[in-house]
Amino acid sequence: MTDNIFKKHNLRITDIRKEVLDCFVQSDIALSHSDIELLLFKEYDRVTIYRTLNSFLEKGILHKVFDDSGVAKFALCKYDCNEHQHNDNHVHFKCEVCSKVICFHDMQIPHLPVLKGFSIHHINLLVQGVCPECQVQ
Amino acid sequence: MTDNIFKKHNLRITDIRKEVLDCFVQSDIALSHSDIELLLFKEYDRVTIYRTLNSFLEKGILHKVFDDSGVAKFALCKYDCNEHQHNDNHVHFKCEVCSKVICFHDMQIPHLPVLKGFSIHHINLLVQGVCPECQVQ
DNA sequence: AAAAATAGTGCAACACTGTTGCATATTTAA
DNA sequence: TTAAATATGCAACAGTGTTGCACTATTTTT
Ligand SMILES: [Zn+2]
Ligand SMILES: [Zn+2]
Ligand SMILES: [Zn+2]
Ligand SMILES: [Zn+2]
Repeated sequence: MTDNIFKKHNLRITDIRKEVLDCFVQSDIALSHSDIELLLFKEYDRVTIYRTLNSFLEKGILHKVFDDSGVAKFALCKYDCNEHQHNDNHVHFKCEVCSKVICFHDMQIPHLPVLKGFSIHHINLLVQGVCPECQVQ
Repeated sequence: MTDNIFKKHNLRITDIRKEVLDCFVQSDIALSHSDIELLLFKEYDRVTIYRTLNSFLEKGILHKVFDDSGVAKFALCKYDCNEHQHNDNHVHFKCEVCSKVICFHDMQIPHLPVLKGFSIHHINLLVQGVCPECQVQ
């Protein structure tokens, strides 16, 4: 039950939150606001969906993924993120055929040479290519 | 003179094109449409600026950089890109303080483990942190 | 159990990014 | 210098995302 997740993160349990979280739990790809809008059973105000996504983001339930489209997508945080810290330094993949974006939660981002004068806080790696389902045999 | 660049890429030499290209030549950071709008001397229609950026993109004069803001930024292509192929597989850095985005043209993107079933065409790597100018001493 | 405090939702409005269609203007080549 | 090709400006639009405010629902306090 997703209710525990809300309790853990100090969010009130509401219909839209349950529905939106279910979308992510049942999806293996990152979802945008408009994806969510299509997936929901009940109709909710656009703004409410945005606010739901933002509160999930803030609390560490979701993380944000940017692909080359400029539209924000979201995916579940796998490793205990919270409102103080996110730990989502994994690789993302975008299929150029079906446009699906997926998390490679377990693929480490390789080390980079140290940059003189720059401090590094976060690395974002997006791989673009063709996913197994879209491969031409 | 930037005119040769236009001739090389089969673009007519116009005022806006010269001005926009100058912005990039004189800038060491990636620029967005609205950055450009502020930098231009003459006033041009927003749409014309978009079209200028898109034609430069298409011809391989500029490449597109996406940071976590979702707004497209552009930067000069360094290694002879053209309308058939871009070769801009380098690392980008975004400073979390000043928000400037810069190209690390010569930093190679490290190799990733091969992914079963996925084919990789392009890798996009954005490093976020603090640039030398924004470091607190 | 009722009242007060807190948090969430819906609506209207807005700002910004980016695109398209079409008429007009400018370049370039003949 | 004219015709063809290309570029620009304007109007309109679609999509993404935010804010303010009134209203509603949920918790907490009394
Ligand atoms: Zn996270
Ligand atoms: Zn992810
Ligand atoms: Zn390029
Ligand atoms: Zn670059």
